[in-house]
Amino acid sequence: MPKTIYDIAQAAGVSIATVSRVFNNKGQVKKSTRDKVLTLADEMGYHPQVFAQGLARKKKNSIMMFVPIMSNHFFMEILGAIQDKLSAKNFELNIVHVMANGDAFDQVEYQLKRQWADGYIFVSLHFSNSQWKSFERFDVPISVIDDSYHGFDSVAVDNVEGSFLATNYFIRKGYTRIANLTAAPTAIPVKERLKGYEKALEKASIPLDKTLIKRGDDMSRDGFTEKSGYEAMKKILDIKPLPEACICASDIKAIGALKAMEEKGVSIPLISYDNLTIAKYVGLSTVHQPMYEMGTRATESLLARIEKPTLSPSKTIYNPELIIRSSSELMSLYQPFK
Amino acid sequence: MPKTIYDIAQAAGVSIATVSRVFNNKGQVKKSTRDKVLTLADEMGYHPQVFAQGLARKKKNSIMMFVPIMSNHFFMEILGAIQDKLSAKNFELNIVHVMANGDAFDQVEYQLKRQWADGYIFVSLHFSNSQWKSFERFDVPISVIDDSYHGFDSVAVDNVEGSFLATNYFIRKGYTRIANLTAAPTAIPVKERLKGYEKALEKASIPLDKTLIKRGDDMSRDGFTEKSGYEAMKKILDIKPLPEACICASDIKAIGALKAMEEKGVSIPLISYDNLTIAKYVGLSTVHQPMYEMGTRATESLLARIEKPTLSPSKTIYNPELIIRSSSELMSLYQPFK
DNA sequence: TTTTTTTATGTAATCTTTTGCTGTTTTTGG
DNA sequence: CCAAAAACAGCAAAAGATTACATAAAAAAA
Repeated sequence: MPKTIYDIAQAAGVSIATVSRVFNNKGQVKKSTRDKVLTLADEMGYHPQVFAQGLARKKKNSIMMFVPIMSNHFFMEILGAIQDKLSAKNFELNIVHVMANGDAFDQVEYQLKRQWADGYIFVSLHFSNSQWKSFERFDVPISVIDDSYHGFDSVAVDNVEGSFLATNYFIRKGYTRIANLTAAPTAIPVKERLKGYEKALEKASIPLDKTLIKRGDDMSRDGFTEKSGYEAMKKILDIKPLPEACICASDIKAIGALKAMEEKGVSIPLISYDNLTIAKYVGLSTVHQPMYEMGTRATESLLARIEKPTLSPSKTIYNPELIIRSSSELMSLYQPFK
Repeated sequence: MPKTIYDIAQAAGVSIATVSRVFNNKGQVKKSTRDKVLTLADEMGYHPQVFAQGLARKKKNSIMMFVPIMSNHFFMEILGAIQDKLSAKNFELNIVHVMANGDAFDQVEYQLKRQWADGYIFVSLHFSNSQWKSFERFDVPISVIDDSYHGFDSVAVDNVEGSFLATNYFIRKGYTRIANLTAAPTAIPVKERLKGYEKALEKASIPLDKTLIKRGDDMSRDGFTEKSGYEAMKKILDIKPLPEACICASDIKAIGALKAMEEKGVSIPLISYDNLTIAKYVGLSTVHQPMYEMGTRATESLLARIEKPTLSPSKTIYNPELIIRSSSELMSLYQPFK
């Protein structure tokens, strides 16, 4: 039998308005009354119900986050950042796992309609321009991470640049035959990373050799799997003569790729992407994305917009950072912890 | 200007009761009326508001999860499991990060008072018996993971057994001087794992040598850090003669321990605990806990109790599994992917 | 002491839905 | 064709808060 504001009001011999004022620190309440209400509430275990408050105030103090994948480190970092910011501001976080089956658009739209939250964060969700546009009609604060749309606040990392950095690192070492172990060509980050690779080659006047670009057959998770990395690297190792170096679309794929190299007893310098925790332990040279910062920034702009909805949308682009460990160096395998 | 049930009712020329019935598939509504309402609602972008529904129905279709640490794999797996089960049943998930600063008890109690959810899942949160008991007064469905209390449904893994398995593995190899790299002695899982170690020694009639039990100085996160693993292993390597083998309280700590061994150029067989993703890549022998299953089970029993609050509390204990990779074998370091 | 101002509290409308009850239609069966 | 049953839809009372407005009491100013 949960207590309501009426129970407390009755017990304290005051009206519900007074009880409400006490809990909201609003208006004037005599100290003695206030104390009585608070004591009673504590004894009876009362606190205003969120759902009733949400309805009456038209404000829920809750934000909702959409993510397509929960089991990766990229998401974890962002989640941590969002949580940290949110709990400092006394907001609750609702996580919705957008399932691969079923239309992502529909799932998101459904939640927006229901008005669960005061604001929404989209993580790694990619929509067409017209789809993004249609979210505008809900007229609700939205921040997007890892994609962008001019109508909403967005935070992303420059994928072209990241891949450019990696490729360029090899070019400066004098390599010209640089393989590219890539993923699903339909995925936006994949396209961008491919572009960075091409750009670096072009800048160095190295002709693009499409036979050096390989992907695995496993296309689950847009090809971001260990298995597909393994498959792709096998194809790369069949190229004759062997490429001098290789850039790779993700750390996870790189793990598979390393395995393939080990099996063949060959090793070519490799740089991957993401800088997951594993990367450090395996000694993977990789492109780091400031995920925690991205999460923080996205949450900040969301909260700011909740306060002041007229702010004009901001677009933040972070620069990736190349982290050199052992995997990019010659004969470097099997030296973890460097 | 979000639409309400009144707008739709007016537009369709019916009462709000009818609109409500349409959306709830409850009571009788003529097909033509139903279609009209649905079409109009779709056009006008209407859907019942969760907060108003929650209030009217006294049911929120939402569960809340409390976690002390978000950035580890243990949590991730469980989160994934909970999400999968929940979205199948159309429940929303709310995650509350219980902060280390401030009293965990207070933070949880606060949320329970506010009645955010229909049910609550506690992950890796340890309370005294009287504290657990005091949660009972909210009379709300609760499932606890990684701890247990007789009043609530609980799912845990047998920590004593896990540590016993690991220790026993070494004993059967003929080792008698087995070191124990442990963590904060106040933490419950740590105590239990210590007990399993002692139990295995006792069973084999090996006298307990307390000088073989070491912990690091870094006690953040209850000592479950790479740093504290590194520190503790340094102490172990100072023991003369060197222990023959070592069991370790977590994979994370083991990573630090491996580093310490590498620095000294020594290697003793090691088994750790958790089976995080990294374990596989680094070749760590470790004790696996079926986290996904635990998450699933906890969610199932929670949902069952929401349906039928009178069910008597269940306590599920999973058995851990020893996974042997290379780190437990002699001269085994630096052979990843095995 | 009277008037004015400030403080303290209550009344009642509001937020958006759900749902029990009631009354009217429509359908069914004899 | 009529009575009984079933289908359909509306009214109004919840659900548990917040808050604008009004008013009574207390404090300050005159």
